Amino acid sequence: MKGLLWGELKCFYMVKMTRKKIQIKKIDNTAARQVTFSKRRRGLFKKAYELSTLCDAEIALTVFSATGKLFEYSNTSMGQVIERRNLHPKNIDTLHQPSLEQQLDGGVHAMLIKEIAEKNRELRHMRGEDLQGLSLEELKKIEKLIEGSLRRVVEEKEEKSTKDINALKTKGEQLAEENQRLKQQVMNLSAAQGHLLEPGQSPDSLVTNISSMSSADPRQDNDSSCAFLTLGLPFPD
Amino acid sequence: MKGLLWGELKCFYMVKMTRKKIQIKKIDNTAARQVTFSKRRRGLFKKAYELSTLCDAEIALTVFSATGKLFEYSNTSMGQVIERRNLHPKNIDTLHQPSLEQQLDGGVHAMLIKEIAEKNRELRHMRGEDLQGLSLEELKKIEKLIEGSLRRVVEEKEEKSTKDINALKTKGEQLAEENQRLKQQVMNLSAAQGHLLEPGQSPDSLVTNISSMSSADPRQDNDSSCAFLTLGLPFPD
DNA sequence: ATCTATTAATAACG
DNA sequence: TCGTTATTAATAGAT
Repeated sequence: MKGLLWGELKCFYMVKMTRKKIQIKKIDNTAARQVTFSKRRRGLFKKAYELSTLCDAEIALTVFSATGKLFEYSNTSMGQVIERRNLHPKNIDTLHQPSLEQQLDGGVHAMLIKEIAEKNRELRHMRGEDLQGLSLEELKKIEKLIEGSLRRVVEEKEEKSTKDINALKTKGEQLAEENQRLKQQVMNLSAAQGHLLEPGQSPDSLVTNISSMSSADPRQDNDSSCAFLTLGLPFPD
Repeated sequence: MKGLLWGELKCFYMVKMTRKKIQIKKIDNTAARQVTFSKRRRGLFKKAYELSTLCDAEIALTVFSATGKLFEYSNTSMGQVIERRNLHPKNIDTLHQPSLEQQLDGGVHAMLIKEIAEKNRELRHMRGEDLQGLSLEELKKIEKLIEGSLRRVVEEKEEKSTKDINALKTKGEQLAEENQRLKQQVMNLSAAQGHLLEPGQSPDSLVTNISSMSSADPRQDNDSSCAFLTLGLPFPD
């Protein structure tokens, strides 16, 4: 008898019919499938993180969405886990042998070349080229894609523009301040040494080169934007 | 009002205090850690399976226990997923280590891979992705490019749309004309043979099947099938 | 995105 | 490892 606390007694009443159990089968509805993918992917990554933390395991998890987007998680390093996996007795023959075969066949080359061709085709479409053979539906799809691109680029541009302007303003203010200070110094020194400024020469020209040293540019973080980095891991309780 | 069914009302009563929430921290007790590892590993693999099945995703999951035991899951093939992962933009420039492959035919490989990386970069920009590091000028340039793309695609779309519609109209007119001619033929034949139409029966019902036999249209391209479907007309044989 | 009823996972124990 | 069950966590369906 460890102790007691308040638990629950279940009774029945009428409620709206909503959520229910699902079959583990490919989801037909595309939108629903994408929503589920997002939700479950997060769940899976969280579980992976928890397992690695709780049990001190080394985990590598790679997920390609149906649309080809890559998401990955590893508590250590992807490359490290893959390396370790390749060295494992279980895989040392299975994985390396196909790799050798592929080299001899030129299989890898073929794959790379195919990939390049594919990228080129996609790129031409995104540039609005080679559209002749496409159906109306395909054209509409591409239009939507490009509209999305344009929206994102414009958004980013506006943001960057604001940031640049603000940075320049800040810098300008700093320079103005410093100029004031330096002018004061020059005046003080001139006065102390009994020197007079030449007619037509302002103190500004004396400090112009010095002031440009005080650049305080906040270096931007060059985020590699790996999917798993943006998931908000680790998960605090 | 979607529907109603019996749900649960939660009330309270006294129960033994047992199970509780845990912190995500390395489990100290070795035995407990191993038990948890087993259970959660199963759970994780199940989740991975469900995600891959429900959402048509390609997944590779590699787990090393603290004791060095290897467990893995992939809905396709481990090697395939790793290969695909290495070709991905996020990893192609960073992780591809000079392994056996590159030593044998390094030059060509490296070139192809570099080319793919370049294409990917361009493609991402055209999709409005990975814009973080770009300058304002670069962003403006990309915006102009995409605007051009969009203009061309919309142009092509409008053109195609007009063409499709005209083709359908023409088709429809031809069919209507032919129907008229055939109706006339039927009436003539009926009159010549002394037959009378039943009351309430229009000539159309008599010619519906016949009309499809005499379609003498040599230009049976892909567009024409479209026309029949859309107009709800019978297919020519 | 946010909300919740329901289902699923699992911690603690035997 | 397997079974049980109270509890917590994940998530399907809806908004």
